[in-house]
Amino acid sequence: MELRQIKYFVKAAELLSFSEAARVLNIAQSTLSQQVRVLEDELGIQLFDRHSHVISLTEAGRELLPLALRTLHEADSCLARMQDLGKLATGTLNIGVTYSFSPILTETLLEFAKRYPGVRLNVLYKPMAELMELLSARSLDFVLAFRPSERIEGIESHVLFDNHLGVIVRDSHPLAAKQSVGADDLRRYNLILPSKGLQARNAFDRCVAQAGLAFDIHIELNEVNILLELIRHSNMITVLSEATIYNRTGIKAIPLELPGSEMEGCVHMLRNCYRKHSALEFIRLLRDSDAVRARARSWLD
Amino acid sequence: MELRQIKYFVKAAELLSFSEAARVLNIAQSTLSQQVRVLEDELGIQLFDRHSHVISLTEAGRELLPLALRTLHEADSCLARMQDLGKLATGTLNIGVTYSFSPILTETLLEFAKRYPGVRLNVLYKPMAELMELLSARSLDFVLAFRPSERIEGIESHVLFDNHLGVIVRDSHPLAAKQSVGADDLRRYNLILPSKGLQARNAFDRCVAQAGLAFDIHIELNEVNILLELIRHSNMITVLSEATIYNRTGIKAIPLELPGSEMEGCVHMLRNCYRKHSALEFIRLLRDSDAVRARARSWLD
DNA sequence: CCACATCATAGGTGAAACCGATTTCAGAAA
DNA sequence: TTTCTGAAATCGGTTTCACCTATGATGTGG
Repeated sequence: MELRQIKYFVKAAELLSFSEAARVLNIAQSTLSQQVRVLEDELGIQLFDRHSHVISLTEAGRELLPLALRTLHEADSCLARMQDLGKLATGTLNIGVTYSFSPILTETLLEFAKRYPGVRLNVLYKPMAELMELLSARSLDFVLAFRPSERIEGIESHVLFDNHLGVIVRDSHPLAAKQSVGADDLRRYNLILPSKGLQARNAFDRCVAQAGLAFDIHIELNEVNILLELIRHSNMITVLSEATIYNRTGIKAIPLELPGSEMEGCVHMLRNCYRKHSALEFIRLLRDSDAVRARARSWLD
Repeated sequence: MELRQIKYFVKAAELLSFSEAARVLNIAQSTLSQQVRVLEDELGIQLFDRHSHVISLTEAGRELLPLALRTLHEADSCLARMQDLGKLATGTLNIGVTYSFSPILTETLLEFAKRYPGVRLNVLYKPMAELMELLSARSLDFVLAFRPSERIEGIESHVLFDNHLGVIVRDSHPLAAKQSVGADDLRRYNLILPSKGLQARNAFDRCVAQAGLAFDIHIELNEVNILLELIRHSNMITVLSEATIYNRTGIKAIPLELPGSEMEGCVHMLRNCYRKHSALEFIRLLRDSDAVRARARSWLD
């Protein structure tokens, strides 16, 4: 029993004519006749009464018609759902984001939600390492994070934009007017840093170690928003990627004069793995967003 | 999209292995691989992530699986229902009966209902002419009635048993002891007859006319049960087919001495038309019933 | 009675479902 | 690193069968 045969049967049953049904279905009348016969043989029961001129449904045929229709509708809904998925009319998109990437994301998040209201968005804020675990376990479609210091097996990363570490201060801060900040400037103010393991902290530690320096850290905080609130209302300073304070008011980022402070904003995806249309479309939107466009490298097409 | 492909997909999705699924389905692994690919192409969306070693469902695949299962179940229910129909586990049987045939039927009716509780019985008591109309319109599966005087186009009749007209009287009636009744005896008692058009009346009128006789009819009644009640409680007499009073108490039928009083109890069916299994089975039971067996002619196998 | 429409049948053709063998690939073992 | 292994993809060849055209059978309307 195949859907094709069911389709043929239904059309013939509706029109009560093999010839007419064959015309509508764009097949030869003989083919329809045959296929109905095959179906009847398989079901072990006659579906049509044949009189040389007229056909009519047997009891079995009358019983089958609504059931056959239901079957076709079920099959149709399979097709429709799959096509919708392709057109982003439905589905779920699981996105992992590091805290520092968050402000870059929000703009695109809103835009995507507006354009594709059928797609459910599931955004997870976590430290990079955890996100990579989840990505490997296929719980996430992609991760937005800066490139980690060491490659992770099975994951491919595409650079969205270049960024660098910056010293974050409030607008009224003495350092706010400077073009760049050196290591000595940092020592003059209370330095409050993101917790160890967070990406900006990793990068900062790395380039400090590289330069053979050492800093005495008074406060560590694993929540960037709160950290920035502290910065905004005090003369304390911190070091984050410049992108992290995108769109924030009352604070500014000043380039840090240390080698190795470059960071690459990346999309991380599982290698050799099917990419959802919605995922690719989201990344396309992200790449075209104001936050990213200025320094985007094009790898996506 | 065909049910076969959906079956393949479902099995592969359940086992998460093309090789294993192919084994279970008794097809080659390459075939499964191909057919899944064909399905994906048609749906325009990938269903599996392929890594050389492992496959896993894409989002689309996960979405499709339950829908695909529903489709297969619908198809299954088509098959099951059709097979049940063949085995008389379900369906409807529409039977037309004339009033005079009714007592012959009841026994079989109960037996059939007991044996095939899944089959709905729809029994219609009507005059023969109306029943034949309904049969031609395919509203009835078969009609139980005596053979009509003239053949009806498109309907074939099979004799179940032979019968004859009888004079019906109550047990205590003066005629009750006689072996047969002639025309003169009829004149001596109040004759109450079924209405014109009913089969026994037709037969009676025919053989009376044939014999060149004439009767003065005092009462006509179109309801046999009420007619028989009158007979049972009075000295009135009537003429019906002998079979009509089968299983009735308090009255008896005495053969009528008139030529042409033979009647043939028949099953009437539409020619060149699919016969329901349930219909054939019902007729088989009827033929084997006590009421019919004694004088059955075998035409059914 | 004949033209016509309908369904069934027969024979031939091409697409595609299928198979076995081979290749490719990633991960495990050495 | 190389080798081995198991699973999926790919490749030709075969067979099946869905399909078509042509024809036959049959009942219908003019």
